[in-house]
Amino acid sequence: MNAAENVRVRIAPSPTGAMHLGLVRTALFNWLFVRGQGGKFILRIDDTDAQRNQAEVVRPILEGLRWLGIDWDEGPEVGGAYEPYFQSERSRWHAEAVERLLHTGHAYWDYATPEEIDAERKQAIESKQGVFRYSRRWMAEGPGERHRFEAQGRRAVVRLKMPSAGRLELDDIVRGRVEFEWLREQDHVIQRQDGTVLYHLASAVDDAQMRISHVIRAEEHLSNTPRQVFILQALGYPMPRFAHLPFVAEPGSRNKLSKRKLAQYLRNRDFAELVEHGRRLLDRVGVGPEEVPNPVTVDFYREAGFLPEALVNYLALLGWALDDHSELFSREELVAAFSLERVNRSPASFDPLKLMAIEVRHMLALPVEERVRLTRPWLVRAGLVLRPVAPQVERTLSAVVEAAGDRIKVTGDILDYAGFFTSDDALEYDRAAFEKRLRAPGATDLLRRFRDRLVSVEPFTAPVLEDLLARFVAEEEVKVGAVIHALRVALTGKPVGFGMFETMAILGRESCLARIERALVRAESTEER
RNA sequence: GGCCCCAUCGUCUAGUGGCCCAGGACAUCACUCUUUCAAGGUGAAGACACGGGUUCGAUUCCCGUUGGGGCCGCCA
Repeated sequence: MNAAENVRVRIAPSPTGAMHLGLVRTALFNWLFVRGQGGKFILRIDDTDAQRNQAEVVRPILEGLRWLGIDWDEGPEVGGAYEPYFQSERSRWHAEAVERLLHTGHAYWDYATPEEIDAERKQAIESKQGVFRYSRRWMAEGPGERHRFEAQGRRAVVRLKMPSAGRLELDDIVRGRVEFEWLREQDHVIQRQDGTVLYHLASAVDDAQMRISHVIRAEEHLSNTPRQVFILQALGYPMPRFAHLPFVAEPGSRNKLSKRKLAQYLRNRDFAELVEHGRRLLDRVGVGPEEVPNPVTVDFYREAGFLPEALVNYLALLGWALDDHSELFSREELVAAFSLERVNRSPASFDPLKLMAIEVRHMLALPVEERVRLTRPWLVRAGLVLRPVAPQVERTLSAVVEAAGDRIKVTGDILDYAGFFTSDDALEYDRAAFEKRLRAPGATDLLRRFRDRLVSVEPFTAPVLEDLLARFVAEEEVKVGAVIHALRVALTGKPVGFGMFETMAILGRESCLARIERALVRAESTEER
């Protein structure tokens, strides 16, 4: 076995619903690091016994990771040499660790009640020192004492017996040297009265037993590291390397991004726009506002039609940079370029605009067939296209995707061109645009005369049509704008869109004539006014 | 309150003592192109939080201040 195979990293999410973007970023950095090293990426679920129905509860996380292309070598559904990968199933090892800690004097039974502890804590915090250190007043040193306390009806928790002198010096890969005074660390509880263990104990033990070599996690855990180091040392386990990542912060601030503060983020214009964009698209395929996933979770981006490689690329740039100019990376390029040493120390806020910019670049880098494959389901879901998709419709879709270019940012944006897939007599018009362009003085007469030329022009292709219009406006002595705007509204129902001649060619002569005719009739009728 | 972390344009960042009166990207603005909306092209505006040191010389090193964040649970 070579050194690379000893590189083992993990993410250990607790299954609490959808997958938060911060978790995604942590997972990504772990994955990028280990794929570059040739080591193993482990997915462990830090669930608790209270959570039932394992498979159901981890589904959002598994789906999120899979969608992003972040694969795991060991963990749920794939197994591995260090099973089980659900923390709740590892309690016998946790109990065994607590036993050893007790036996070696690194932990003790404590019979204080929660109220007594609270009182001490409160007093300590109000005092000048400001540091809470449990008095160990109800610490039971031997069996005799335990019996005595238990006779009083007290029940014990197990606490860590933290050192009272010296310091811990940690060489964090991203933060450099960090020092802690042991004196400031508390006698944390590692086992509850009911015998179940707490997260820090379980996590440290699981990491050690799973041979985790690098603990790469969010900065919030930096302050928790001393107690885990203590547990590891006391148990005689080798020390992993630590790398504490900066937070993914809220749009426009340095606060940690949180699932619960969505309402507040919606006050950020850019973020609100991003969310609105997704909601609008989902609404058109029958997904109500209540069913739209939280945009602080990965589900939103998947549902709204973002490209996973774009999200990955963007998130990689949040807290990491290769140099002063590289921004666009494929997954493979990221793996090759990534290093923990180049991870930033300061929090990076989530910028919806930049995400969108990266998204567009990735979208444009895709071949047309691929974009067709990704956009097609939206048309089907919206009921605009029937399965199996007819060859004629397929050709239209391909042409629309091609012509729309960077206007299709997320896959759902194909719905902006729904007009190409509706029947000629079902086209909906933008009311304001219709008024402005088709009810302008002389607009219908001009459009009708141009329509007449369309009947016989051959072939019905963009260059020929462009030439036709050029000659037409010259003869009529009007500007191009006088007819083209009315034409656009008549053909697409909208004031904006891609090239007019491509639009006409894609629709074909028959549709163009029918749509113009329909628009003319409507424009000249009075009832619509 | 204690401890820990952080601090370059609005945002993401490059920068490890002189190449920087600070470079790139997104966003913004102007001009240009143009049948609309984008895109493209050209250009503009925009930052080293502050105060002390160290040094011939600090964005870069040290100290302090300020500001921001995190942790201090019988949560994970």
